[in-house]
Amino acid sequence: MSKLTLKSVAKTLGVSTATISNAFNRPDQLSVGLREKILSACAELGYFGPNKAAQSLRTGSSGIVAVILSDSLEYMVSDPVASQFLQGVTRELERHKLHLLLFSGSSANLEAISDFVDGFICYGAPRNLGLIEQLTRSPKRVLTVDFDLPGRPSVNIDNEQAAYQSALAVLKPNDTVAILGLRLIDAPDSRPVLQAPMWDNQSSIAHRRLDGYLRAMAECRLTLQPEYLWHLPESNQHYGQLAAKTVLALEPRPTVLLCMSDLIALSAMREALQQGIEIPNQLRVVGFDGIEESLRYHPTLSSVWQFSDAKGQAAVRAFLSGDDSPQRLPYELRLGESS
Amino acid sequence: MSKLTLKSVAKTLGVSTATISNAFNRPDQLSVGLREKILSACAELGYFGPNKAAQSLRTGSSGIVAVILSDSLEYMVSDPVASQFLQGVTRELERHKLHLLLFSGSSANLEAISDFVDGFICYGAPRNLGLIEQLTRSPKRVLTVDFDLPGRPSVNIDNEQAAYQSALAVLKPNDTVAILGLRLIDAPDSRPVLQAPMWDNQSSIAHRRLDGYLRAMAECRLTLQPEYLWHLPESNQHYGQLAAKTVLALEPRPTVLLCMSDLIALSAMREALQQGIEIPNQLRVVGFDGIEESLRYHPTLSSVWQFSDAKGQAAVRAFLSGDDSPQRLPYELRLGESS
DNA sequence: GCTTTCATCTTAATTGATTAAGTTATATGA
DNA sequence: TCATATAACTTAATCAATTAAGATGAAAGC
Repeated sequence: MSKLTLKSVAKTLGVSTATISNAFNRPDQLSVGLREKILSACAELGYFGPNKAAQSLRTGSSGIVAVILSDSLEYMVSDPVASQFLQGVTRELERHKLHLLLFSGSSANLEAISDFVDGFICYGAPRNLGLIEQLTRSPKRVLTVDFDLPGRPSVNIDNEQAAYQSALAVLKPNDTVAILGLRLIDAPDSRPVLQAPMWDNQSSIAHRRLDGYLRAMAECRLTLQPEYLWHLPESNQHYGQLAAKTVLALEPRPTVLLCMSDLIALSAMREALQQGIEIPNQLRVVGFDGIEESLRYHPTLSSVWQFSDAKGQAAVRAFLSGDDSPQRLPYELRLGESS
Repeated sequence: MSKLTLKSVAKTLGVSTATISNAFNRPDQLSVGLREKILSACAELGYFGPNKAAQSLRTGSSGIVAVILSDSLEYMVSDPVASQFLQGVTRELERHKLHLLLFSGSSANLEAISDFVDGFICYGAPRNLGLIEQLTRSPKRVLTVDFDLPGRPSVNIDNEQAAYQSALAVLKPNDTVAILGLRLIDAPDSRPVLQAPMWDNQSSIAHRRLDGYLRAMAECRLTLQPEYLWHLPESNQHYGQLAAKTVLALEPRPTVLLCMSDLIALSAMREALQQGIEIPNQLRVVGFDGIEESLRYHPTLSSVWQFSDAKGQAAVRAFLSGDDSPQRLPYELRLGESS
């Protein structure tokens, strides 16, 4: 038995290759009877449809969309915000009969798969500089989420404004403010930012949020002492607790914690409560993103809700639309018992 | 600027397409000078090498190997055994300049990517029946790890013998034995197996291990009461503790716990110690797989060590070798303080 | 009855590459 | 010096598909 191709199958069935191709792709181009005969004959032969690689070469599209995750796969699939986003992406791709290719931003072999996919949806600013360069010059469609790339369409919320509003809602005169930031500098550990050079200042959502916090603070005539501005490398329980411990030990103790993720905020609240600090009397906390756990926790967390699932959906739609204008998604400030 | 292809680049440089192709793929086929001139000219033009899709169509290989994970991506990347395996795979693939495509077994669209990859390494028996069928009839090379597929090469340890030895090492006359099994039946929760139909009896490593346990028990003239045989859907802290709680409450209380993973065994030990049960005096525990934490824990865990990293490496080698005979990897029974 | 339309199928150019076989030109050996 | 070997390129067939344009015959319109 020789290899099964459109050509060989067409020959054995005594029709042209075009007819076989149409039987699979364009049912309106041939009679119903012949189509059924061809399809069942193919199934019998063990020919399961046109070769996707050849199809992709000829038509220029493979039906595969790569989603590049800035962090490790592990972090991404375990973080509720990211996994919600992926769910939204998956659902919307399936609706368009497209396929998802998950790609970790840490491995930088974009070139290896670039020619096999229709484009890239890039979630979060990659730390890998080479990757950014590859994405910038890629001839494929590239859509960024939660960061910007020159000349590329993006999907995002107005992080500066959202952070500004969330801070404004929680700040009072004479507050001592601490900020638990996410990836403000390029350091693998949790630490105060101090004079360290900011990382990727232009496009990072973390810096947009910081801008918003600072604007709200300025408006309330509050200043931020360097040791009250913290960098966390990842959004999780571990780093949240670690940073909260140190920050809450500062003198004077913060009366407000502005946190760049809900996971961080929840861990910080847990730590504070364990130390006997009353929320919101002695300490007010506000998070970012909005996850279910924030509603179940006591006290409930004030946060900026992002609707990550919808964001995933919007990302796919913007990717497919061909529209290159940046898309600003709605968000919602939801106040809980923590402020 | 028209599209950059081998042809167009060849034309602008005034050489044949073959020469451009050779410049990128077979340096020995042209003079050093010309090659350098071509390569730098290409870089200048923005042509970064032959199109991979066309290359793949022509040569029949893309340099991409898909690794199919039986479980969810989340579980796989967080489980130490699986992530070690993946590390081994990644390292060995890189050594051969091949690329990894991670694929979750739950989404069953193998066909979408099948024509783009050189083959599949399938880690763990997929629960998805359709996927098994697709893998069986795939014209690509398929290698299975930790389970068997008719007519396909596989990489594995002798689970029956390993389980047998580990049980034998821990069993004493008149023991009351409980087994915390992994995916023995098709149920999403932790529960006694009882009369439920076994899942996928033929190829599952869980059943081979169970066979080994039972053989050792028979040899020690011990019998297993149905409610002492437990099924856990996943290998983690949560289900381990849950199952241990119920099993340790049985009357008579087990004196031996045979656990199908180290994660389960450690959780069970944690639960037992919390209840004030002495290990190994009142309860002996043996695990499976071998993870670092088992050595750090007190008491140290007896277990069958599998060397998952080496297994990943072996999987890639077997995949590339073309050899279709099943490969049995070495394992090591390491006794700790838990038995 | 003759042209037009339409449905149905085929022909052949094309997609972006690889590579065996063929063509030069230069170097080597006797 | 002339045949031969070798290095350096080119030619053209091929991979497995898609699809515009062309061909054929039957039905419809006048």
